[in-house]
Amino acid sequence: MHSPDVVATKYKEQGRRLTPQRKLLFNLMHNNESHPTAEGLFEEASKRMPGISLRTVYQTLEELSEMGEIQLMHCDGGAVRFDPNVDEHHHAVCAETGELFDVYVDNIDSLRAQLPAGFEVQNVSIVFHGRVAKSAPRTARSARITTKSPARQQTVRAKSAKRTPRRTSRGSNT
Amino acid sequence: MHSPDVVATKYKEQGRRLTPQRKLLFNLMHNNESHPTAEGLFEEASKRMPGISLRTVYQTLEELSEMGEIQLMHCDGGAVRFDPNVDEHHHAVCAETGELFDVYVDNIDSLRAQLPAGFEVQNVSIVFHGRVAKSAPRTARSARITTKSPARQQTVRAKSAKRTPRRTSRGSNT
DNA sequence: TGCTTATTTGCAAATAGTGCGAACTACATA
DNA sequence: TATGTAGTTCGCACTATTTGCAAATAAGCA
Repeated sequence: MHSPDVVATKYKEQGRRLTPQRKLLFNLMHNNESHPTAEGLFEEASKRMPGISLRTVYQTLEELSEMGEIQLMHCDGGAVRFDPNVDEHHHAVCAETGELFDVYVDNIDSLRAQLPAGFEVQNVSIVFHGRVAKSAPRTARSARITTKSPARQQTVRAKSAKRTPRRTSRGSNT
Repeated sequence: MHSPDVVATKYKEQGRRLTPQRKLLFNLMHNNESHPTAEGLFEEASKRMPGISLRTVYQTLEELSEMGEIQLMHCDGGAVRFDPNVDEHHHAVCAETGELFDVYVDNIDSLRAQLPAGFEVQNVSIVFHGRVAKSAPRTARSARITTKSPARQQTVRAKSAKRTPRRTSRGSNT
């Protein structure tokens, strides 16, 4: 997602108006790496602007998405999560905390997949399910540490999938 | 998913009862490659057993899932889809029809991903978004045809992701 | 056949979003 | 600065998907 100023300019160019609600939401989403849900963003926004409507949050997120400024993520069947990172990237989900991380994958092109005849791939989305170890077990293995994006990250050769552990209930708030 | 008979035996072993509803659902799910939703399965079931409850369908699907006989798929944010194929596999979604296909990927282990420090991958799920070409353009490219699973399939080196096209509305029925 | 208790069902309720219209306001213009 | 208007916000109703609950029903054993 571009900076709030740039997004504001794009809005004006499209004949849209700059409201305090929109400005706030631009700021809250910019560089936001938490992959918030609409509800979550609404709560954040409400702190700074009591009275802002959840409806407006949904609306603005939809606009930003249409403008290509943010991406939608349907990850675990819960609420949609929004991501201001629109680079080609993928995700890792911590099964314990539900946290969602951006993951860059180098060589998707090398995947060998037996696709249905005539299937034209437009894009691929990869989700790594797992968990964040309390104390990063820095045993040699194949895990090369590579400080690249946001935080310290390690390049690993992904383990093959085992079996999806069921998520039974959904989180709730109130 | 095991055969209806085997599943029935597992049910008995667990002290569960064999009801006509369950038997019907075992049969409808076995070898079902359509990745039905609960609602869809309910409609199919209703044809053979008018009066069966949607609640029972949900319940039985949950049981089967807990027993590891079927898998859940949260794909596009719509209703959950159920898959009796519990092998390690992935999916391809046709953006036009919404159809969902099983996809086997050979070399997931070779992916180079920059995961967050300390992230332990438990499994990886890959979804190929695209569409089924009307007339399979069998141009040479890298697409090697490999008749392997269900239908004729081609092994391709997946194209890298472009940008996720937004799905605006949901399908509806009634 | 009768009993016990697992199941099925129907209905209410929770969650996640969307459609709609009335009230409000950004902002171009006079 | 005052004013008009069309874009926005917001509340509410409503849809879709799924789950909780309790009464009615029915497997399957004795």
